[in-house]
Amino acid sequence: MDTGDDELLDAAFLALADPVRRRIISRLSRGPATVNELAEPFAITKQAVSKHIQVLEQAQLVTRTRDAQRRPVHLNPARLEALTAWIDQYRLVREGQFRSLDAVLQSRAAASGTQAKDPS
Amino acid sequence: MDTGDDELLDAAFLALADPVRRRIISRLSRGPATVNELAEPFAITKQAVSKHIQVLEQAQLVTRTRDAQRRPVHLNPARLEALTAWIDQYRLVREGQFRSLDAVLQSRAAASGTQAKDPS
DNA sequence: GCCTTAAACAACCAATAGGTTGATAAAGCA
DNA sequence: TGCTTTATCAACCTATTGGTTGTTTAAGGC
Repeated sequence: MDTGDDELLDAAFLALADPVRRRIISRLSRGPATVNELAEPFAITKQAVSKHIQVLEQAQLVTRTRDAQRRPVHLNPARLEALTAWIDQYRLVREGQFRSLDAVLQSRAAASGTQAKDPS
Repeated sequence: MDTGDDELLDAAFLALADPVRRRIISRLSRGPATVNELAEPFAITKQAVSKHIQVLEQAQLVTRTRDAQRRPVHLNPARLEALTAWIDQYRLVREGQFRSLDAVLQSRAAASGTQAKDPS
């Protein structure tokens, strides 16, 4: 019953476990940006920022498009939702003191359009 | 304006970036358990599981209590909420296509009782 | 064509994460 | 007291992260 998106959860949570990457997410929530723009506020090299973006991209939290020699990075909100969906399973179970897990998952799926899957 | 809970977010997201630790969270959502009980379904040593629990404890996602020679581990749902709060900031901003960030944070704070803080 | 800019690729390095085995501590039970 | 159970501590090994510098590719501007 376990799905193969374990690695995607791994990658997504790992991607957010770094303040630089979280600030990149924060910046991208206000619109797309290039690597140079994203690197500017940090005291690390652009190569390092580029690697951070690769990590975010691998987790599918961001996507890169091509615009001439620019390569703007865009946020992918759908993946962020997948994370809250995972967390909320357990959070809601505790809050509701054992009202059915199925009910919780189904209400979440209905609200967000996300597939209700088996937790890992 | 930046708060010092950056490390707590680091620790919490890192803690969830591992399938073993996510399964431990899943198990604990059904009630407290000892290290031995938690280790049973895994093909790794108890020492390794103990280390995983240390990681979760450092992130304040779980707490340990003392009960004779047992040391039951309990879930701490409040910390899970802090993670969804962080993610939802940016998720909601995108969905609302730039309705005020302040409004979003305040509505979240009102709904969950969480303090509306400056994102890192 | 040549130069500049944007960004990726490659090799390398130090620090840490996840795992192991072995020893130790603390609490109950005989 | 001595034995068993529960769980941690300590040392060690290997793979991976996060960072660096240096080189290369790709697209425009002149």
